[in-house]
Parts: sequence; structure tokens; C-alpha cells
Amino acid sequence: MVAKKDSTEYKILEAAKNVFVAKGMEGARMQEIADEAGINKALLHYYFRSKERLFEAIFSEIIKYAFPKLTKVLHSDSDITSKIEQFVDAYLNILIKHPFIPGFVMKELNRDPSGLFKLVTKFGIDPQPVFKNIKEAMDKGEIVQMDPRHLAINIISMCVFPFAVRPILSFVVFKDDKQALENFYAERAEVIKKFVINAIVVNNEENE
Amino acid sequence: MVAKKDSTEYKILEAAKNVFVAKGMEGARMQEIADEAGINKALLHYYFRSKERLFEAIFSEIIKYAFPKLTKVLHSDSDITSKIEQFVDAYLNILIKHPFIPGFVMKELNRDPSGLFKLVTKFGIDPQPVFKNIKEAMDKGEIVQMDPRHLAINIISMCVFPFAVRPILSFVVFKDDKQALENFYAERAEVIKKFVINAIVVNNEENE
DNA sequence: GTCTATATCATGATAGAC
DNA sequence: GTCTATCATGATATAGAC
Repeated sequence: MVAKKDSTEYKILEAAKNVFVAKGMEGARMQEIADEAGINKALLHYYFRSKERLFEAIFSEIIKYAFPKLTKVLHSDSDITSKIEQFVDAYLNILIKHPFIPGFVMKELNRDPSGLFKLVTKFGIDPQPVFKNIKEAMDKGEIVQMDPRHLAINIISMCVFPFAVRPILSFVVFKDDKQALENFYAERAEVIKKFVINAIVVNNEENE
Repeated sequence: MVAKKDSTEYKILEAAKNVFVAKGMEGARMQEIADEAGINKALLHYYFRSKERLFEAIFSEIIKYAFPKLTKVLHSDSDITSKIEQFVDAYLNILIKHPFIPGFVMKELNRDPSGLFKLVTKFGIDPQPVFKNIKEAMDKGEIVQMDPRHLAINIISMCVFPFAVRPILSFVVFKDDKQALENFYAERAEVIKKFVINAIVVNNEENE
């Protein structure tokens, strides 16, 4: 299943990942991938029949990597607040290790989402149980009442978005100070956890 | 400055906006823009020397439209909480009217951010006064202490991100039920305002 | 499996008639 | 200003030798 290191196939996959992530499907050039892999164009087509196939292989690999780590947390039986905290930690952990994935996914999502849809279906991704889980915690009074979908989207937005807009964030807010940007990302997990918990904690003081 | 309606130039700009926003710079085809405008390719080059020039004209127009509406709110002299509420309202208002802009900007941002940087510089966009403004409110005890940059990013993330991932949100969460998705977007402003205010309100009960 | 050489095609851009 | 016809380039993809 997984190509061995040092094999040509492995080298192609690594090269393709770099180029596709940097340039996207339409921006990537087969010549560039071949150069990066140290082989010629013809070999790309020998191993992967077309550019599209190669692209799908890369995309699929990225999802396969990140997805299980997150579902594992979501299916634990912790209480809702610590589950949220664990989710944010796990998510930010992935994002800091692979900061260019959100930009890549975002670009392809808005170019042609059908490939992503296929993967979603293939992996049987279904957020409904998560929403139900959140709703139960609300009904038990553990956190404030709100639409679970909005809560989930709020959390995911705060995790992913700063990575998806990395270039503009770096330029506008941090004046290209890379270290400051990395520090900022490193702080995100704690900030988001605190922010979310504050927002959803049940407060008996104010009954609107 | 602005092209008159019914003029060829205007038709080109409208067509180009549609195609560029839908397909992005690299995905868009000059032929498709010409077809959409009801003219031929040669005329595109007569009015705008190159594809790149045409693209810049469109991109610039989009920023010019949205940016002033937001800065106006930010420079008002309301107190911080109502300023945040006004900002969220104004932002969501723009996004609901032009739901495909975030996906477009996100794609181009991750393809070649230099164009955006130029616009940022040209418009003199600088978030520092906003951060300072937030910090002052914190020091006055109006809201809890936190890094203003994180607070700003949190708010913007929750506003924009759901639009940037519209296709996957529509498919995964709403099973392609367009009406449900529109309702969801319509609820966002109220949800975000409440969420943020809850998160940053000063709570004397719990002193951690 | 790997290479060189080439086929095939689509695109952005231009020349020149009207 | 608008059109038709065409160029030049660069892309994916394939054929065939080794």
C-alpha cells in the first residue's frame, strides 16, 4: 500500500506533495514535479496515469493522515469541555506540523470540491453524532444552549482560519516577522480553549 | 473611472468577475470570459492588455468594495462591545451578499499573495490602531484581558471561515439543502455576537 | 523501469482586414 | 472598435529504444 522509501514511486509522491501543496492542482506543472523527484516527465505517467490521478493520491494521503487523529478524540467518553479542549489541542498540533495544508485544501475546495466530497463519502465522515453529543451536554446543563452546528463551526473556524490566511496574516499583522508568527500560532491552542470555555460556560449570574 | 453600463468594457468586467470568482486566476479562461461577455478574445486584449491586468482590475474592485465598509465601523467612537457587534453585523452583511468572495480570495491568497500585498499597501491598511483600541478597553476593564490580535483573529475567523468552506459545509453538514445553509448563514451574526460577548465579558464570579 | 523524442492539444496573445 | 485567422508557447500524454 505505502510506497517504500528510496523507490521511484516514493520519490514521486514526495515531490508531487511539495509541488501540489505549494502550487495547487492547476498551478503545479508535471515538469516541476519530475525535476523535484529527479526523474523525467514520462516516468510520472508510467507510475500514475495522469496528473489527476497523481493529485488524488496526494490529496487522499493528506486526509488519511489528519482525519483519524481527530475522530479518535471526538469518540472518547470525556465530558464535553475536556473533549473540546482535547480536540483543539489535537487539531492545532496537526496544523502547526503541517501549516500549509489548510491553504491547499481551501484552494482545491473552491476549485473543484467533488474530489473532497468523494473522500468524505469514502471515509464515512458524518458530523451528526458529534452534534448530538454536544446537544446532550447542553441539555444536561453542562454548557449553555446554542445550535451545536454553530458551536462546532466556531471552534473549527478559530483553529483553521489563521493557517488558511497565513500569508496575509504574516504580512499585515506581523510584518513578515516569522518568529512572531510562529509564537502566535503556538499560543493559539491555549487562547482558543480559554475563549471557547468562557463563551459556553453556564453563568447563573445573568439570566437574559 | 468606472465603466458605463452597456459599454463593452463594462460587459467585460462583469463577465470577468463572474469567471474569475468562480474559477480563480489560473482556472479562468479568456475564451470563457469572452463568451460570457458576448464578444471575442481579441477584444479582451484590446481593452486589457493581458489576462493578468484584467485579473488585477477585478481583484482591486472587490477589495475597494468591502474594505471601506469595515473601516468605517472600526473608526467609530462606540464602546468596544458595540463596536464589535457593529463590525460583525457589517461583515456578515457583506459576506451574505457576496458569499463567493472568501473562497476566491482564499484561493488567490494561497496561489500568489503578492497582488494582495500590493493592495494592502496601497490602501494603507494597518491593524495596529485597532489592536490598540481593543487594548485600551481591556485596560479600562470593559472586557477581559487577552492578546488583542488573538481576539481580532477569533472574530474574523468565525465570520469568514464558514463562507470560505461553503462547498464542504453544504455537503457535509447540510446534505446539499441550500435553504438550510442560507438559514445557517443568516443566523451567524447573532450567534457570533453572543458567543464573543460571552467570551470576553468580565466575570467577577470566577477569579482563576 | 527508465530514458529520448515526439504527438497532440489548449491557451494567451497578436496581426491585420474592415 | 470589432472581427477572423494565426502564432508561439507550454502543457499533458504517448511511442518506442534501451
